[in-house]
Amino acid sequence: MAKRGTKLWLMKSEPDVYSIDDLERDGTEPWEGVRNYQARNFMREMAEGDLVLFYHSNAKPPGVAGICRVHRAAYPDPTQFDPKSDYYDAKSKKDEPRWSMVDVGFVEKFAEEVSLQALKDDPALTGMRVTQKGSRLSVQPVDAKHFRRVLKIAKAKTKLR
DNA sequence: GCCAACGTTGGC
DNA sequence: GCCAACGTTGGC
Repeated sequence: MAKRGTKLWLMKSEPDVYSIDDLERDGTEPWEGVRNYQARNFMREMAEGDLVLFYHSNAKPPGVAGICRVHRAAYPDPTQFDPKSDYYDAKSKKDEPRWSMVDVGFVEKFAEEVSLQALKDDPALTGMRVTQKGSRLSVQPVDAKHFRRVLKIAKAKTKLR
């Protein structure tokens, strides 16, 4: 799976806005519009090749839909300078951009989503950020043991089909 | 639609 | 620097 030293992440997207199917169709996608400092800082730690759990938030049910990969490390999000964009930030300076983004590439769509409930029900995933109440962070690091476990759940479900 | 759990803004 | 008001996220 992951190469030694590769960091592991989870990124949330509302499937009504951008889903794993959209990413499969597009191949790669700039992850624009993150306007939270903590999430931005995590994106700045990402390196090309890092693996990411693609999480569907505000979905019925919410859960991990598949895997993607960091295709390009952090660079300035151009939408912050575009007055017509929803993500425009008048306070951001061109010579010192406030917001960053990464490009992600499609890796895999799970045959069946691993629901948030399934994550919460698994004792091996205790402590995984996304399972904690009130966790709103849209970009977050994932422990290797948790990442492997989510993949294992996804594969087990595939076998049962 | 409700609301808990934040994060941000701005008055003081 | 404090904190009230407000806005957003996201599960339920």
